[in-house]
Amino acid sequence: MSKSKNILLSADHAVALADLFRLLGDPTRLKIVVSCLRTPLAVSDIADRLGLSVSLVSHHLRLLKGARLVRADRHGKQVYYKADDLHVRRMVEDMVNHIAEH
Amino acid sequence: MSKSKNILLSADHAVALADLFRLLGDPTRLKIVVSCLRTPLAVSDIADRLGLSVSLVSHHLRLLKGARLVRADRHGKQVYYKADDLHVRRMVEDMVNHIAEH
DNA sequence: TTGACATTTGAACAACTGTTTAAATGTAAG
DNA sequence: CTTACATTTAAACAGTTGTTCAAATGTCAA
Repeated sequence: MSKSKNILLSADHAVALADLFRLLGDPTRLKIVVSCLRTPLAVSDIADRLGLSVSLVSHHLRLLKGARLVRADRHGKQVYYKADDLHVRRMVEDMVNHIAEH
Repeated sequence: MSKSKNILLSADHAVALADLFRLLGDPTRLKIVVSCLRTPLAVSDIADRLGLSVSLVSHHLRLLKGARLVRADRHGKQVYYKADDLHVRRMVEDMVNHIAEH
């Protein structure tokens, strides 16, 4: 399934994939995704950890949720966000580790 | 080396990684990278295949080269570009395959 | 209901980005 | 040196994007 001789990228796929990349292409948004990669975190927790305004974090989370990169779960007043599925988690982790290895 | 309990992303790493993602986050640029993923291609060949102007392709290639995502090799009048290293190739192929699997 | 806390939303603005057009540079052959 | 072809570069423009601030919505407890 990953041994095709020629990688072809239809126009739709190119746009869809680029959308994913573009969302992870902002440092703030990338940090937000990474921060809730393993553990679900409330919006204000993410904001505190990263030193960002709650509003800004919420704005970014909306975009990430729209692309199904993160998932929201409400518990009382707080909304917990976490990386949507195993695949997203592995993909981002792989890239982070790659950068870390220099 | 990839089993750390907590994924931490320093500010520098976040920016560096986001730079990579952002470059792949444009559909045109992504198609350019994919088109020379396996076989080195001349600028005008890429432009022809993708139906883009040579100038536009050259602009994007400059950015991609700056981030070491592609490498340039001159043969006479033509400059051949290809994905820089195995890692870039695998990373993009993985993502492309992921999208293809829906 | 009121009040306090958490999150979302909208408008506005500066900064950035992809694309086009035209001109310049590089390269090899006649 | 010219000529022709391939690529690069620069300036300029429209469209997009990240951020801030203020207001609105949602949620629960008293």
